[in-house]
This record gives sequence, structure tokens and C-alpha cells, in this order.
Amino acid sequence: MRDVARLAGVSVATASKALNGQPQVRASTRERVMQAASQLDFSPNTHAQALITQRTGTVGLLTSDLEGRFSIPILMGAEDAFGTDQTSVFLCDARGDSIRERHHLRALLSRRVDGLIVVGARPDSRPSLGRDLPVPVIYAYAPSEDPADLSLVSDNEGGGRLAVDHLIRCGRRRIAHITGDATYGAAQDRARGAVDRLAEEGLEVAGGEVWFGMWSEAWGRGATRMLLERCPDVDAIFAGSDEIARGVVDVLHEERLDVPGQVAVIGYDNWTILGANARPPLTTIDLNLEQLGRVAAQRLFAAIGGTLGSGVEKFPGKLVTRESTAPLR
Amino acid sequence: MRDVARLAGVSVATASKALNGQPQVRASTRERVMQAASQLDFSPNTHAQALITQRTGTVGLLTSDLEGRFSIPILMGAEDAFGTDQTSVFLCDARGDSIRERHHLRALLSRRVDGLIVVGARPDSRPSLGRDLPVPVIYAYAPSEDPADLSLVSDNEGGGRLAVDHLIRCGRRRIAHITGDATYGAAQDRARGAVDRLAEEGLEVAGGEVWFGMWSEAWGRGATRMLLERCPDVDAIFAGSDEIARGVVDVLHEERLDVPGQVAVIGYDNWTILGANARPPLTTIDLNLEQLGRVAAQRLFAAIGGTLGSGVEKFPGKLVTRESTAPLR
DNA sequence: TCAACTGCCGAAAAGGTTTTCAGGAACGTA
DNA sequence: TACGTTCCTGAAAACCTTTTCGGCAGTTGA
Repeated sequence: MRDVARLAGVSVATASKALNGQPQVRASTRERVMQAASQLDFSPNTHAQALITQRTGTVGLLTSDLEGRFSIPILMGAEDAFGTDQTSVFLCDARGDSIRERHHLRALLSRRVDGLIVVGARPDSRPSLGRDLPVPVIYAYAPSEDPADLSLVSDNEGGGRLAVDHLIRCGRRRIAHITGDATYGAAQDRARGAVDRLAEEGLEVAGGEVWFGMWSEAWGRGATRMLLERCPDVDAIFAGSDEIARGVVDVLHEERLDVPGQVAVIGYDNWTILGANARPPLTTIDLNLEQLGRVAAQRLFAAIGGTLGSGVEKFPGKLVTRESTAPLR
Repeated sequence: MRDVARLAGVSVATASKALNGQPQVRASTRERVMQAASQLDFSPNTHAQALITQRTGTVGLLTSDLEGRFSIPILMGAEDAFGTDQTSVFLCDARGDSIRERHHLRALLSRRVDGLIVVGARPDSRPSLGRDLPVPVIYAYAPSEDPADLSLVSDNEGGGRLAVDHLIRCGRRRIAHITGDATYGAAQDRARGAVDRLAEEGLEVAGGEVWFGMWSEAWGRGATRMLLERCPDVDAIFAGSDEIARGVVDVLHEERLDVPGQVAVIGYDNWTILGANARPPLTTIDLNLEQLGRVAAQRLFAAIGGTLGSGVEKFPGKLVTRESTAPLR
């Protein structure tokens, strides 16, 4: 920067002001400085800036989501919202290990990140990082157990409702729900939304109960077989995940039931690799994670210096229609 | 740090030396300083350190791999190899857009990263970032077009060979190969490895040709149908990706051909969500990306300050046996 | 003519650490 | 007692930028 200043024939102080758009510098001078800077392709040392301004322009994204299935869209949303040139993201994967998480946390704090986004491995609530952290923290996807923290999650109940609503609009009346592990709050919430929406139509869930089990194709297959035995005239199945939905369509296909002609199937998560390649491609509920990441970034940005809200904010899912659902003729 | 020094009754200089394990400080003094530091839970300001030492302890991971399918394992390998507390990783997703890539690159350089790992979107070679960067750069997964750069890629030819070798060991003789887009070097390389290994046994590829097409389940299904028509007695299929393999087993199943009883199937990539959930679970070739990440980290670490090698280094894949292949009785 | 003001610019401090170098204490030796 | 060694310790410079504040020149108003 000394070189830039020298080349432009000004002092470093003036050069700094020119480059940062401070008003107390003549337009012509500023022009000269800019010119000099680009000529030397100068880029300011962010560490020196951080030292003086107390702002690092970095945030930490602390995840425990092995696959990157949920973290990546959130990361992308956050990157969008922070300008690329303003803020960079440290991605740390704790791999579900709380010791590793503490480790990463220490490292991030030592790097003086301006804020933290914590993405859980599963959508249930997770332990708080604590209240007395020196930077704002936002919990995304998995809410914090501490209601004093700010958590951004997707609205599972609303999503369940959305799925069933779509099936009803397609003219289906005998709607079953096959979903994952009952110990997941998300499974319970989606089921509740689904059952509630059915009740509004005066319907009950087909097969008499919600089929809780596992988040796997195999369970989707097994549950579908049981379901068909108990309730052979089912005309729609709401699967709690796209994986499960894959299992469901697989068995329907095996049983020579047309999808969506005889049975409509809707998944959940919009995991493209599974859903878009299925036969037929799966209608599903998208979790809208990019939006979640964007909002996390905005909140964080607004909170830097100030204070963050608290509580749990829910984000609605989004219906993605493909071919596995269609109106009954 | 002043506070730590004061609490320990020494000067900041001594405190610094004590904390950094410099030899010129008495053991008892060091002990006192450590004590004081942990009591105040002091963590050094990495920006100040960066400023003085010219080392930031950060690397950039610049990716264009939307899904995070390949970047994430590489990231995890790299994280393993750098100690968590030593080095942190900036993850930037360029989304296949070279302008965005330049942008990220500028930002990373401005942050004075110690090194860069570039992960391409597809395994073919990609443009170099340039020779005159101020930090060492390693290209992982997708090699650089410039042979002066150092690239770390997986050995596709070896992988194809490995897959066919396994099928031969299972006693198969009529082995077909269905794979993706012929414009991908990786597809060509895998096919070459496969054909070569067959030739060593005096065999040719079943169906008379390698079936190039697309990296999708749908192509896997279509190609399998064509293959069965032309060559109904095929006893093994090597699929160029797990996605394709899913399509393959789907059609075999439909045709009432037992997998692996009548036809063995092997995939490629070890994309767990697809392979492990298939019916039957897919034998596949793992790309060994974590190792690739680890080695990238080591090379980078070694290169910081010094200079990097150049050329393309290939890493062998790894056979993962599940149930879709088995010896012919 | 002089005072007050405005608009630009530069000197210097500050931010938190590492590293060099000079000096002080303790000790042994002559 | 005087002197040379060996260890430790601390003062200060350095890293690079931002920001405050004082100063200078030119302009306006009385």
C-alpha cells in the first residue's frame, strides 16, 4: 500500500481513504489512487484490516452433517447473501463428535469470526453452544435446545400439510403416510401436519395409522407391502423422505400398480439425485434450505455489533411437482 | 495477552515465548504462563499472528461441484491431515461459473491463504488458475490443463481394470460395460481399463461394444434393455457410475434376472445413498477421495514456503464389495 | 486587511502478536 | 573481589492498515 501511495503521489492515509470511499478526498486524487492500485494489483491485507477494524469479514459454518446434504445448500444460500467479496465462510465438519465440535469452535473464535452458523446433523434440537459466546450464533436446520438462542428451521408440520393438501387437490381420498424414525421430531411434525390436513377434509390416514420406521428405501418397500395388504385400495402415499419414496414406488411397480394412475406418491426433501431419477420422477417437498441460509446470513449480518433475536423461526417448504402425482381422472 | 503476562508476572514477550514453546524460557515460568492463559481462557489473535509471521493457517478450497458430492470427502480428508487447530479451510463454491471463480480467488488471495485446493466439477481437465500465483495450488479430482501444475486425480483406468478384475474372479466371462457420456475422459479411461483387463483374459466386451450414453439411471435402464436384446446371456455388467448401476439392476429385476445369481453388477463412485440402498446393495469402486484430500493437504503443507511438484498423480480406487456381485457357483 | 471558514491532505497512533537484541541475575573461577 | 559464562527476561521494532486530528492553502465575509 505504501507503493500505491507513492505511485499516486499521496500519503498512505490518503490512499486508504481513497480506496475505501471516504468522502474527504478529491475525485481526481481518488482516481489516481485507484489507478495506481489496479496497476500494482494491490489487494488489502485483510488481517491488518481485521486488526484495526475489529471486523474480519468471516463467518464459521459448523456442521455435523456428514453427507453435506443439508449444509451445502445452506452454505450456498449464505454465500449468496453475504457478497462474495465481503465475507468468506469457514466450513468445519464436526462429524457428529462434540469434542471435535468444541475444537472447531475454539479455532473459529480464535480466528475472530464475525458470526457462526451451526447446522445440525438431524432436524431435532441439539445442545446450545452456550450463551456467553463473543459472537452471534444462529442455529440452522436443527434448532438449539436453549430458547434464548435463535434457530432457523424448516416447517415440518407445514410441509406435511402441504404434501397432503397437494394429494387432496389431486382428488385422492385414501392417503397413507409412511415415514422414518419415530424418535425424530421432524417425523412426528410432518405426520401431525398430514393428519391434521386430512382431518380438515373429514378423512383419516389410510391403513389406520402412520407407518413410522426408518429413513431407508428398504423400510419404504417393507411398509408399502404391509400397507397394500391392509389397505389394497390406497390411492396416494405420502413418504417421509425421498429415500422412502423410492422404496415405495419400487414396490408399487412390482405390484403392477400404476404411479400416478392408480397410486400417487409424494416424497420429502427434494434430494434430486434420488427424486429426479426415479421412475416416474418424484413429486416432493423442497426444504428451501438456500433460503434458510440466506436468511441466516442476513440475520447474522444485522446482528454483528448489535444483538440477535431469539426463539425458533420456521420456514415453509415448497412443493416440487414432478410426475409421480397427478389428478385422478 | 498483556493480561496473561501480567497475571503470570512476566512481560508479554516472555508470555509469547512460553505459549509457543520457545526454548529460552524456564519450565516454571512457562507453567505459570500456561496457567494464566487457561485461567483467562486466552486465545491468540490469529490476525496479529498472520501479520507478523506471514502465515495464516488457512487454505482455500475452491470447488465447482454443486452437489458437494466430491468436494466434501476431499474437504474431510484435508481437514484430517491439517490438524483442526492448525489450519482452517475456506470453502468457496464457484458453481461452475468462471467469473465467480475469479472473484473467489481474489477474495482468498486477499485473505492471504497459505495454499489453495481446486476441485473441479467433472473429472476432466480444467483451465489452470495461472502460474504466477503467490501461493501453492493443488488441483484435485479434475486435473489442470497446464502440466506445470500439480494435479491429484483418481486412477480411472485402474478403476475400470479393478472392476473387471473382480468380475472375472467371480467367474464371469460375458462382461458388458454400460457407462456415461463419451465426452468425459473418465468414461473413456474406465472403459479402456476394463477392455484391457478383458483382453488379458482373451475376452471381449459383451454386446460387442462399450455402451456410452449418459450418467443417469434412465440411460442405465435403456442401455440394459438394448444389451439384453443383443446379448441375452450376459453374466456381468460393469456400470460406469452407481446411478447407472441403479438403472441396470432395475431392468434386470424387471426381466426376472437374478442379481447376482445370473448377472453380477458393479457400480462406480461408492455413492452410498444410491449403492447401499439398492436391491441388492451394489458392489462398487470407491474413488478414495478422502485419501486424495489428505495427500493434497500434505503436499500443500510441505510446499508452503518451498515449491510444489508438478504433473498428474493418480490414486487407485478401492473395491467395495456388497451383494450385487458374487462368485458363480 | 484580517479573521473565520472550508476542503484536502499527511503524521501518527492503534490494533495484538512475534522476534531480536541488549541487559540483568546467578553462578563459578581466578 | 573481580571477571567471564550461562540463562532468562523485557523493551522495542515490525507486520499493514484505518482513523483521528492537526495543519495548510485557498476562499469568503466584515
